[in-house]
Amino acid sequence: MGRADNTRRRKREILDAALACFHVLSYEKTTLADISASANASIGSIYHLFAGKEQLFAALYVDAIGDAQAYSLRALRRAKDAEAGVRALVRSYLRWVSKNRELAGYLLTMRRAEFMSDAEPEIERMNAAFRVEFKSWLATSRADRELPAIGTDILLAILVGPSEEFARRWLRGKTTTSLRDASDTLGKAAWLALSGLREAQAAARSTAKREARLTSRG
Amino acid sequence: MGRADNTRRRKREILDAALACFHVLSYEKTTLADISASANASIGSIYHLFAGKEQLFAALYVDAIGDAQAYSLRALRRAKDAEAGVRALVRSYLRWVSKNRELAGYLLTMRRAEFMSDAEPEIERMNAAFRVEFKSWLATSRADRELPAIGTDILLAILVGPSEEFARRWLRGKTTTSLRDASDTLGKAAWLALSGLREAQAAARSTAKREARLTSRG
Amino acid sequence: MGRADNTRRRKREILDAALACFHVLSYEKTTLADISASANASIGSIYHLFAGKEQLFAALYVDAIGDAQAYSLRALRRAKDAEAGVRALVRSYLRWVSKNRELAGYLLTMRRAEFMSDAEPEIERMNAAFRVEFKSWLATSRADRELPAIGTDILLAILVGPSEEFARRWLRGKTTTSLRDASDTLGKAAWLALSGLREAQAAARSTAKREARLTSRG
Amino acid sequence: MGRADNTRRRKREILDAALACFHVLSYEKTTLADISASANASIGSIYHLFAGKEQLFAALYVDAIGDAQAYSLRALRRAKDAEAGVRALVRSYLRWVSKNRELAGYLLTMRRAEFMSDAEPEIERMNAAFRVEFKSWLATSRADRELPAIGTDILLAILVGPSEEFARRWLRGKTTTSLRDASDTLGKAAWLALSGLREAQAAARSTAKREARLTSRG
DNA sequence: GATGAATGAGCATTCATTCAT
DNA sequence: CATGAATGAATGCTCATTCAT
Repeated sequence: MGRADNTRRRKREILDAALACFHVLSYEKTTLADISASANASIGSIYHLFAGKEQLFAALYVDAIGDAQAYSLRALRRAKDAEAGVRALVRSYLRWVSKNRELAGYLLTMRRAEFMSDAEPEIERMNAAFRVEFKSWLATSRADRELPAIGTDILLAILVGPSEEFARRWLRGKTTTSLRDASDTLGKAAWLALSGLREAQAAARSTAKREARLTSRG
Repeated sequence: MGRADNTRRRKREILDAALACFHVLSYEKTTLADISASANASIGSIYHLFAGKEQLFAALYVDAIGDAQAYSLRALRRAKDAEAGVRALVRSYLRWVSKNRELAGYLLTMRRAEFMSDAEPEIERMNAAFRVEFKSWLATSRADRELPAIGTDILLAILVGPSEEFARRWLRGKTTTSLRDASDTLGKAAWLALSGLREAQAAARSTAKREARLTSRG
Repeated sequence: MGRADNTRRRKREILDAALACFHVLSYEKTTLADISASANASIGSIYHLFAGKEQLFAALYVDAIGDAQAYSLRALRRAKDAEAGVRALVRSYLRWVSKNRELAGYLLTMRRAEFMSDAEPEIERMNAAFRVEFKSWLATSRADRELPAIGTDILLAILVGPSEEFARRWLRGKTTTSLRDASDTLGKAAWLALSGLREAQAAARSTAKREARLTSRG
Repeated sequence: MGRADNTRRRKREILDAALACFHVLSYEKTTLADISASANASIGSIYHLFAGKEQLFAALYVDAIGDAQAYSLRALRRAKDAEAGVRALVRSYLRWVSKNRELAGYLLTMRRAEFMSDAEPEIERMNAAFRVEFKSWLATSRADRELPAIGTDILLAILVGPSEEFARRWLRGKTTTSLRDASDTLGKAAWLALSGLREAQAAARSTAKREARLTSRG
């Protein structure tokens, strides 16, 4: 009810229309007239709710990120250990992609386009919040003990890199493997990579200790 | 000689100028006037050498892909077994990125932008050629026996997904790990994932055989 | 009381806000939203009280003219002879300008802007009324006998032209002479011009008569 | 011949078209499409030669001022004494107005419209140059000795104020006196005002001297 | 009466592309 | 071949005005 809800609904409709237009036309070729027609909202109305074309698409981007993150976090929280968490992240990401094809395509194509600098702070905030939740899960599930000691940048690359790459191809219809199978394999692969790295670190550590002992003896 | 070389040099200058403009302005905000000024070439002469703005940027894309692929293949050919090959691919990709920052940024940002449809056949041809070389290496080095039986789509996702993801962040200055360390870790990780998948498949196969034997006996 | 006064007050507030906006933004760049914000009145309520943007600014113009005229007439009525009247007009105009800078600037800038055609009849009526008052003063004070026989257009040009020119510069801060000194000098100058013209006419007339006599004699 | 002349001619045509449009439509209601149509030049072409609508009209303003000043200076230089100079200025201004009605109307309406701030330096330079020429004439013709010691702001107000005021009315068809008669009368009036002021100053000075003598004696 | 969200015609401006020189 | 002035369609955006609440 009320003004605010109306506004929110209106914004949603416009964002949805913008996404649909993007899907067929790409960002540059989408005109405000296209969106206006597709959203059944006058151009003026769009400008009433968004500051301009760039800001409208930035809002869509922020929205998409938020949705994908929330989806992943829900899956992650149900996982009881590191392996389950890693697999849950991969699986939930690909499931979200399959449920939100257009949005996923948008996210993968527009990765921080130049003009999103206005929204950059907002995006950073969301990523920071995600990382906080992620680390909190690591701590409570004791998963951190099962993962290698590597930078978050590397960790994330191993976790999401393959899924994104696969999603990109899948969205373009350039895959032969089913999303389900890919989900299993990529989940397994990510876990193999991370657990393997951890074991290698452990082995290196014990070797170092033994050598240290030998050295101190000698 | 003469004429043709001149043309080639001119094209290079224009492509370089376009890349430089793209780096600061992004595709949409780069105008032909910008490129013209930056390349010290009149607008007319740009049209002499390229069919239009889109085609110019498509040519730049094709160029970039070719360069990156050639770089990777050179590294791959020196590898004697699967593990060396996997690591070489990861390492050479990241090395190419660090040597060609602007080009790498362009490639990662423009991944088949809508307007590249004209160049799509050319790109497909290059990818096909790359795959042929890759498979030829697999066969001659007998590496295929050490890799799991999975679709090329999955294989590539595991091989290049993490590197690309890391490269993207690195180019934006959002990484803490050095490119060298990342190169090692991501190479190791890719190998762990792939060799692990293969072992799992082997284990599954022998289990299946044993069960089959038991079943046939009983 | 009540309703009507409220309306009048509201109108005043809006006109004042419009003037303030004009002062900083100029007519074209002032939007109704600006006025609405500055007057603490909703856009709808502005449309309740004025027919539109042009009419609002026309009303402001009419208002300003009326105020300036009334101010001048009050000064004029106290003058006992032609010289006093001329000086009073000049002095009172410049005094009004200094007391109503923004309004004066508006009047001098918008001198019958194209869109004021709606208000033209009203303005003509006011000017006619002013002329009636002026002539009535001329008659009762016998000032007409001390002024030259020239068209009202010329008379007014000599009377107000210099003051307006000076006011324009003064409002732009491009004067060195003080308004007070300018007021004295310009008043004196106007009187010198008008009385001089009258004397010249008188001289010409008597010369003409003498010549006529000589001619008729001859 | 050549490029430059072509450009100059083109600019002239566009400025003329802009003036014609302004005359019928006023500044705000003139669109670039109007000018484009009226000048037989494409919109792009206009933007090639002028930075934008505001700059185009500012250029027209600068042009008009230059033309009017040159016209006045030519007349002034032929004058042999102060009175001739004063009359020449008034007469030449009104003659210029009658020969350049549209341009004169533009000048009188747009007096430093808000957006001309870009051209302000140029305008100041022209005015300064005019004043230099004016003073040089004053000195060589010894006219300065016949004029009162008053600020330039006042002097100019008396000189041009009435003519401008009359021109304004004349251009609107609101005058009864002919431009020729007005020219004579206003020239005479300006001279009467200025010479009268000078005499008054001389009288005041000699009175002051006499009093000073009497005081020093007493 | 008051409000301000919605409207959409209208406009300045941009820029890829062409073509006369 | 090279040039860059000319083109004009295309588009983001503004803002006076309306009208449902």
